Amino acid sequence: MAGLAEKLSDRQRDILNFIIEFVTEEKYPPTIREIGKQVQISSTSVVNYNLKRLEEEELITRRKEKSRGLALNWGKLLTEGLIDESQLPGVAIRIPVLGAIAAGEPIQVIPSEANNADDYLEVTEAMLGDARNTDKLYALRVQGDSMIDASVMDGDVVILRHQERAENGEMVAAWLEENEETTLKYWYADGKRIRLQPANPNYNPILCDPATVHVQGKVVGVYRSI
Amino acid sequence: MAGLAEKLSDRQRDILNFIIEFVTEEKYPPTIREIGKQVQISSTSVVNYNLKRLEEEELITRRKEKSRGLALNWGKLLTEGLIDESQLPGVAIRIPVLGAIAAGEPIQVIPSEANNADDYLEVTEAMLGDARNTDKLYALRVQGDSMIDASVMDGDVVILRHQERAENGEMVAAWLEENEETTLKYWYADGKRIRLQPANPNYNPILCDPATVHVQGKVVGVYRSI
DNA sequence: TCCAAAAACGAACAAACGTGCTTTTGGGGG
DNA sequence: CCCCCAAAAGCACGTTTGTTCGTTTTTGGA
Repeated sequence: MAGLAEKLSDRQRDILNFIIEFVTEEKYPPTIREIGKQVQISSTSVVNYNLKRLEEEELITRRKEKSRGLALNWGKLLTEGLIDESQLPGVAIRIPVLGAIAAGEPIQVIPSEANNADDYLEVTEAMLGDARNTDKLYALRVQGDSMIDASVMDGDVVILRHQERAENGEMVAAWLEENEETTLKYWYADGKRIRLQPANPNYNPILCDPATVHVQGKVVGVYRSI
Repeated sequence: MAGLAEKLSDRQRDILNFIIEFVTEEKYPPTIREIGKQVQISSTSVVNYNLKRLEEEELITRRKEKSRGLALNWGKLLTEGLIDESQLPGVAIRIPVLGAIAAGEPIQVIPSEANNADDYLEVTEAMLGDARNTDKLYALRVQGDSMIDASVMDGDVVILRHQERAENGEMVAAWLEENEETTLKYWYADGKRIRLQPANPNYNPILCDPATVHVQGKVVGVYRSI
């Protein structure tokens, strides 16, 4: 394999980049003339000529006599190193909204039984710093203002990754037996006690017995739709 | 609200379904004649007529005199129950992150010059209840804890739709001349004064002269990545 | 330097495509 | 019954857009 990137002329690379940009921006492919205008080619036939080359390299697909009848071959563009992952059209991840999270109630749902949820939150991979283990992700709608200390409001949706243990510094959703409430706090194991630190520094941390704190999951993100 | 689904004629529903199917399949929108052929409409003007209706309902967007210049408003299709989540394309929309929003500084960037942003926030159309005017969307990173009264923290990303006037009850990002700061508040025009109401009821509203308040945009969403 | 292939060019053509105009159809209300 | 009007239909016009062709320029190797 001769490295396709070097085989392309500057113009062909320009054309390719413009098509990529145009498609991600406008949601449909450009016309020959729109390409020509951007890449400083006065003649439509020259654009057509280079598109034919790109088609021979199977970087694009064309449909005869159809306006805007061209499509990018994202897979090959990626394997040939002509684009990187960040340029790929973002893929949506569907996170099941398993229920609500309220002050006075534990989270009752079991994430592993997340099959027949009727409510989903669609996010993108880019929104999750770490796109692994997406099958362990679930979301909960916040009810009430009891988590205002974490700047989480009534109606917010919290995205969680299911796990039962937490590392120091992770933000977790935890059920506190003593207070009989679910809370969102930063987790610190200070010696024999667990320190739960609110995100808002104006509030005081809670110290409690590890046996009475039940981690429901790690908080990955919070979304508020206005 | 009269339930938009009933307001549509059978033909309009057919057209809509075909566009959805076509876009999902071909990755670009159909032409008027391609629609007509499928929906058994001999006249292009009838298709055009119904497309105009669909545009009035803000279910689609059209670009004048551009071939295949139509786009679906997935967000509204979803909220109106015309499609379900499974039909949503796994495609993300990219919102340019134009800069930061901090207490002591006005927002300096002009959304219309949002071309060469190097930072993007990828979201899904489902996250925006109303996916119109996606080109007017932009995002800002929050610096500092000055907006804690709106439960917006340092590091949060605020998604905005550019507009210079606000309706009562809308949450806006506004520059206050008197205080020399940008703030996120609910907008109420009470007589001759503007009342800016914090989202957190524990804080007090601000009353100010309309001439000294500059709306930067309507807040559409807030995302916090942990 | 010369030559042939590749690339670029300009113009013209034809198909595709959006738009506007006029006419017809089909109820619903006065 | 007539009138009104949304909806549909057919058609034609002008623009957009893809294609083709003859020619010129550039490129690279003999």
